[in-house]
Amino acid sequence: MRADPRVIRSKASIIEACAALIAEEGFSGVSIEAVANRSGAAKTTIYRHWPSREALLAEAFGVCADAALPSPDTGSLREDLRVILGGLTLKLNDAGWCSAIGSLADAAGRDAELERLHQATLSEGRRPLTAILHRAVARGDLPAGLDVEDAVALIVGPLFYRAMIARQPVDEGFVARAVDAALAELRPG
Amino acid sequence: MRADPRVIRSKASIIEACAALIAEEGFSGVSIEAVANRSGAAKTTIYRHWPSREALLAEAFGVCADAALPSPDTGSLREDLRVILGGLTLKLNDAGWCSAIGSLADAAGRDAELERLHQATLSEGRRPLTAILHRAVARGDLPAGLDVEDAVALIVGPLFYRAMIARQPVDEGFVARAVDAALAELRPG
DNA sequence: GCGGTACGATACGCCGCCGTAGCGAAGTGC
DNA sequence: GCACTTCGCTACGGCGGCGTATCGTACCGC
Repeated sequence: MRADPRVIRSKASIIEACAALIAEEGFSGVSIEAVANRSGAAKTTIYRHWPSREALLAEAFGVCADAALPSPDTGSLREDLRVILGGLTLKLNDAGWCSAIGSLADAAGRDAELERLHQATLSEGRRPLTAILHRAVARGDLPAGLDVEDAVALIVGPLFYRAMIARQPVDEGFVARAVDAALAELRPG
Repeated sequence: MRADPRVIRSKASIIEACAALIAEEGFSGVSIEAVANRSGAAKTTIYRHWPSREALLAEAFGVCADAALPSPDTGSLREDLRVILGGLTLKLNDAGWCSAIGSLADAAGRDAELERLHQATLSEGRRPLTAILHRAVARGDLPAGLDVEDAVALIVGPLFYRAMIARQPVDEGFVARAVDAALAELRPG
């Protein structure tokens, strides 16, 4: 029944349990004891694999706060935006994802190491959107002088605000409005 | 030297200390012990005035997370937006304010009582903006069918995202861009 | 100066979590 | 079947926070 030892069989269950706890209790609400109970692993085993609570949390964070978004390249800025914001909406409507990202954003203000992790996660998540904006500029769909970083904030800000600050569900109508708004505000005239 | 007893002289210092701790450590990082140490009051005294940690935090929260924004009525939508978002920017660039709001937003996902407090704070803060939007609609500056709640998210979302999610300072240029974007996206055509 | 009140100080038992140590069980390769 | 590794279990001392109980004290109005 037991899996093959000599191979580390506890790590996966520990990370899985830790990720679930981050999603439920938030980044700063996770204790090693709770991870041990939930995973079935002994506390000793956790300390064998990770030097500290922070190291474990950082590794588990990637599981429940996966920042990967679709990377469309349809040739149409509107369509690209629709796809990418649709992907973001799926994550924003996932309470666990919001809890993980939100609690890390909060904790990042008080810990330089967490701030690095948080920024890395965010910039990873921004990449597909900056890519389609750069392509749109290259195509002439958007003005040449566009500040892409500002544009990203203008585009995704409303969605993040709705889900993580106002804490309301993000429905399709709002996403459509956000796409329209993005196009209206980024295009000249 | 001491102030007049028979009058409660400890409450103010306790609330002040608690508010400072919320700003520094976040909503869920405040212990009664820490409040006692910081305020100079005895733990006993705190429990005499508040039945629970939550009650104290809720009361102190208002001090460091004051949601009041300017309520301009200049007759010009652009100018009203400029004033109100300028006021919001001041708060968003205050690390203590962001810590208080952000940590409560995070904690609200796991506690119904905190969710109520958070929503109350937010709707209080939204009021001046919804007011100017309604006035703009009445003037004909904005289309009659405007969904004001959605519009609020579209307008303030980018600023909240910048400050509390991306955790970058909100400069004047970005605010100006947000005002332009809001006008471009809300106006027909 | 006598009750009454607001308060500080100390101490209590309880709990959850920390990080570590020591042990035995189970399965591996050789 | 022996050496080795992974792992679970139990127990440890220490810490910080919880909420309460018991004092002593300073200051008020009367």
